[in-house]
Amino acid sequence: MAASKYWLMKTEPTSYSIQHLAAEKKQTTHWDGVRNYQARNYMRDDMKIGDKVLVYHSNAKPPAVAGVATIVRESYPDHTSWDPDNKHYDPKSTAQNPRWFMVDIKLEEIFDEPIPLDDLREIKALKAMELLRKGSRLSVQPVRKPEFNAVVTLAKKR
DNA sequence: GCCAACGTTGGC
DNA sequence: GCCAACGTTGGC
Repeated sequence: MAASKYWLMKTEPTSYSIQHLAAEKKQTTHWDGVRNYQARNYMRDDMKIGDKVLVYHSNAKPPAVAGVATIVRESYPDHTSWDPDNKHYDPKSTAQNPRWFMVDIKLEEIFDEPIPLDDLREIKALKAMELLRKGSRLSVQPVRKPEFNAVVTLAKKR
């Protein structure tokens, strides 16, 4: 995948929402817990400081894009992966040989109203968006620039 | 709670 | 390397 400047990252708001991010010191957090190789590779290999991220609330009512964040630290090992007490513990990952990586993101804006998945489906410019593909489960995915712009524009209209 | 659509694991 | 069984994601 060529260098993308735009991404979408999913989170379940019951465990970590964009409001949690807003409440963080410096409105920054490390995006730990990703345990999918493709998603990891995007974070580890392609995310650069300054890239923009759509923050998506999955398993929400309704599922929706909640706002925008930006990458403030490029990939480094996800230390939760070698913590046996962590929910996302992976015995095959160690500090010496980490298998999972994460980035730091900083809140840029919370949309006045989240943009529901159903609304996104009606936008022509988003027809090919990964998020809208049937069976799409990837929790970290690249977004094309026109797609990113279409989502942000839609948020402004409300 | 259901279940389709994945991704991962492990026996062979 | 195949593929069945299992686990997970996430919309509905």
